[in-house]
Amino acid sequence: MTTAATDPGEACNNLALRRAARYLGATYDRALAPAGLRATQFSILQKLSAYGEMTIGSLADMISMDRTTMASNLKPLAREGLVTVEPSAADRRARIVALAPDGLSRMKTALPLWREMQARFEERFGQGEAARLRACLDGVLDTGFEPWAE
Amino acid sequence: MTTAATDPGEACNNLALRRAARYLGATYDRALAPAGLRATQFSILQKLSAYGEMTIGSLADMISMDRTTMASNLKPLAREGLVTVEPSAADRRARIVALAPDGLSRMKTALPLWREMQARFEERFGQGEAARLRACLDGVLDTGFEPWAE
DNA sequence: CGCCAATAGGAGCATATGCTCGTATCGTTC
DNA sequence: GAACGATACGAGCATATGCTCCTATTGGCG
Repeated sequence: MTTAATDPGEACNNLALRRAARYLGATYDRALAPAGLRATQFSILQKLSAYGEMTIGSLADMISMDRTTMASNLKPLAREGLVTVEPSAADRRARIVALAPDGLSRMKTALPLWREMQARFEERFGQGEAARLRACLDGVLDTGFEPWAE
Repeated sequence: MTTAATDPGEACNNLALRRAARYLGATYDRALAPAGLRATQFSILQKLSAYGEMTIGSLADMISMDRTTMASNLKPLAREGLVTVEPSAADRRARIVALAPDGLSRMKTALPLWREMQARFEERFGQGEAARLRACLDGVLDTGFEPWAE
């Protein structure tokens, strides 16, 4: 036998989360691949579509991503003409991210793929279970550790 | 008001998972920083400590990580002398990863930090809730999508 | 024995993630 | 209006993640 029964690392909350995130991330990536989008890219376009243009920082906060990470994630999208990143007229420090026409149509192409992936996941995992899991995960963000502070 | 109430993206299982993983990952990283380890690096050393030496692929499977990702994650650890990566005598295709003495002591340094982080998380999130969350996340891995297959 | 599918991995690429440090700007305060 | 702290970023760095294509090796099969 292995020493699995005595492995305390099995109880690591972070490892459990990362494993599941890698797994589901790859699954969603694959589901969205026909539209030429990664799951994260879809999230970005979807948020821009739902909330309209905003600064890089606001967009980053919206999906709990670091500002600098969002900035580099926007580069491939801007290169493909799916989003525009323009200096703000009102505040010249800020750069405003907006969904370009191609980005909107790309998002609309990906939307049914996303919906089908959601449905497939919830079919296997349980619709109520999935909703509870999402609520639970949102609760993790409210534990108040604020790892980004100082 | 925003259009938040009509944002279907709020129900994205993958986004919920990634957000929480980024958040908790940063929190665990910070907790382990005094030991000079990232959370993922700690997981690797911990698994090697619990299960002994193994191939790169086996180690990758153990934490649901891609083989090539594990290979590159091992490089900084090998550079610091925390692990050794040596060709297998039995199978010259395989490379065996083993915990070096420095790696064991580093892991033992990080262990109380990890335990304290676990305790702090479970204090705020709820011990039973955390256990249920981990079980739920393990369940995600059993949905059978196998995103790595062709 | 020779061939071949399967296995284990490396190289190179692209994106993802987030840090530190530095820059530009803004708003307030004296 | 000059100084200063806060805000919004960018650049450069390092690690994380995983893909495709490639090589080396193994084990089985005719």
